[in-house]
Amino acid sequence: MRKDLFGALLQCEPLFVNKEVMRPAYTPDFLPHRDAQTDQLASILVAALRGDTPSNVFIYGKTGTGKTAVARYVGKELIKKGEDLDRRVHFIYINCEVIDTQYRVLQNIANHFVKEWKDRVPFTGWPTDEVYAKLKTNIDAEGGVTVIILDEVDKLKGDEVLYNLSRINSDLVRAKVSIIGISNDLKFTEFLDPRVRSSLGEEAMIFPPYDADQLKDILYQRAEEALKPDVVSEGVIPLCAALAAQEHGDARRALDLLRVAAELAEREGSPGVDESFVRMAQNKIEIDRITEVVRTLPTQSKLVLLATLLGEEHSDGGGLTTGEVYDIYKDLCKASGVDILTQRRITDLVSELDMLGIITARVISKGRYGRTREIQMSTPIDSTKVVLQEDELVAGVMGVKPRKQLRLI
DNA sequence: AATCCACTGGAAAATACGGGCC
DNA sequence: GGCCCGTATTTTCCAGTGGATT
Repeated sequence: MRKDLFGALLQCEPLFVNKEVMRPAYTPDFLPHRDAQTDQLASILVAALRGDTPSNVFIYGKTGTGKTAVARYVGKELIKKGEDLDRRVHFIYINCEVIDTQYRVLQNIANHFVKEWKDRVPFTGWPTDEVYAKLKTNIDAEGGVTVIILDEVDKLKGDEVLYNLSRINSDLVRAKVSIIGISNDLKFTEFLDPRVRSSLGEEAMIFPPYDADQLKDILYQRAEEALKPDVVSEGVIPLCAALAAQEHGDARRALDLLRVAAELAEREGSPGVDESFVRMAQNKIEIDRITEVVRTLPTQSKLVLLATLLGEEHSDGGGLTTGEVYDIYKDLCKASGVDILTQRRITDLVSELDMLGIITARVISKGRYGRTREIQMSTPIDSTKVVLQEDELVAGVMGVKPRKQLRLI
């Protein structure tokens, strides 16, 4: 019987002062290398402080380029200034990945202005147009200018909300609304209704990825706030920055690396973070990602993945062709009693897995012997296997040996 | 230069799924 | 429970395709 389970763990010297600072949700007060974007957005939104309607803005940029941080920061400052000047300025942030239906978006905005519980719009039960009407009366009763940020707009199901929100101003008497859409998909607007596109895209901003030096600055700044002084060795931050810069300059990625590295160091009771922990962190993040992706894969895709995995294990290196994977897949299906999908469909599943980065599939031509894809695992076989094992059905056929096909090559 | 393999990937048709309604 | 309708997935069909081989 261990008496002091947590005691020993608490004895370890913590490396963090404030872990929150390293989390993706944190909005810092200072955004290095984003002055231009901050200024631009602010210059669009000042209109709100003068009581005018600011233009709607569309913000593009890859993940981890500071879109959300800049928008939230400018919003925070806007409210602050609004209070100083005694102007009614509201700022609503909605992440459309979490709140992804028309009803819930409207409900959220409507409830932002409600103080009493009894006046709130319920989660369900109201017709959507009634929520919209309620939203309008609420906003109008409050007056002033409301800035609504829709983060990850591309995740929104259907574009009705966007259409409704973009023309809400014409239905309002006292209040004004402006919308900021944030997306990491540059082609997102192409699929939108032209009317929505033109009204939403009055102003467009593009956030370029950070380069390694800029990432370094960001990391130094955050590390200073989040970690105890002098716990990070010299090369650690440049290494994190360099690794993240390879992955299209994603700041979130860089911060994750540093945070996980520090967490690992802390857990091991190490007095500081050195480069080996960064390597470990990179490994851990990669495995966590694969685990997450593989776990949520549909059964058929798991079988295709397993087929590739087994094929690779039993072949003498080199890539497998689509035909070979399909043969193994068919055996697996028979062994587990799952319907066999057509080869055409498997082609698509293979490209899906390729997109997710679990396998690599490239089209090659074997000349006379046809054109096919060369399929390879791009993840460590063992850890992938462990995750696949979690699925009972898949685990059942794990031991199936791929029949050696008589193929003359 | 012509052939021809073993697929790819587009398109249409068929089927399955889900939610609203009576 | 049954019906309808719109959407999503899967199958069927088929016209390419790159390049080693002839």
